[in-house]
Amino acid sequence: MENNWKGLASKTFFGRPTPDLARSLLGMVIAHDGPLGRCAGRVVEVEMYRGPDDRAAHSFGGKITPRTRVMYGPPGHAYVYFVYGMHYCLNVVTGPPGSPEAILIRALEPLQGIELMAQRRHLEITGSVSNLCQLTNGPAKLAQALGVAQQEYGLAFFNSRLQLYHDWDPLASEEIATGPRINVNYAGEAAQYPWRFWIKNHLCVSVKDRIQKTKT
DNA sequence: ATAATGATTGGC
DNA sequence: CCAATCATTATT
Repeated sequence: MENNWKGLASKTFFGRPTPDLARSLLGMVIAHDGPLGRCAGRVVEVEMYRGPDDRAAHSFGGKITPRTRVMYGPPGHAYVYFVYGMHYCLNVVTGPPGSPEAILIRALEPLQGIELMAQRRHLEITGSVSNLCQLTNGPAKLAQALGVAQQEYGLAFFNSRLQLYHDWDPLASEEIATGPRINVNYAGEAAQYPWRFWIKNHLCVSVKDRIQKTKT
């Protein structure tokens, strides 16, 4: 399989604290070698979910269930879950074993396997930037585009058909925006935590930064 | 065994 | 705005 990017992330890369890792993931590339070919995209938006104390996290309260089990294992593995009866979402497990934390990948910039992604998403390619972003500008959209589902549960990003690559140098903090997580309003106080991170002004972010309207 | 609910999306 | 659609989870 070809490798256009700077380097595969190492197992030890995933050992850093979750807030650091969440920011580090921005600008990196996720690739998946599925039966129909290879697809890849640049990470432009993530959210972190932090173990037993985070009301918004599936691991809140320290519950270990078949679904959340992988979050209690070592970092760098894929936590894939099914929601709303029809969608899959992809997370990177973080934190040491016993610390159930994860980072939800919320948006990618499509880079490789565009035709295959469009096929899986049932979209036409028109060539416009906004059309391209529609392939992967949402957590369930990117899972569908990459061909990631329950089969990918538990795969290691450093050692499997699902991979995370370094590409850009780490982003400067001025290039990263933060804000509250999306759709966690049931989580009380935790709903306010600024645990969503995205690349400022990037067109593929799922929920746009508020642009100040200039009056004419 | 049964019921509630959701880390979403797309269509009206 | 709201329906689609079902695995997971908690509860009986």
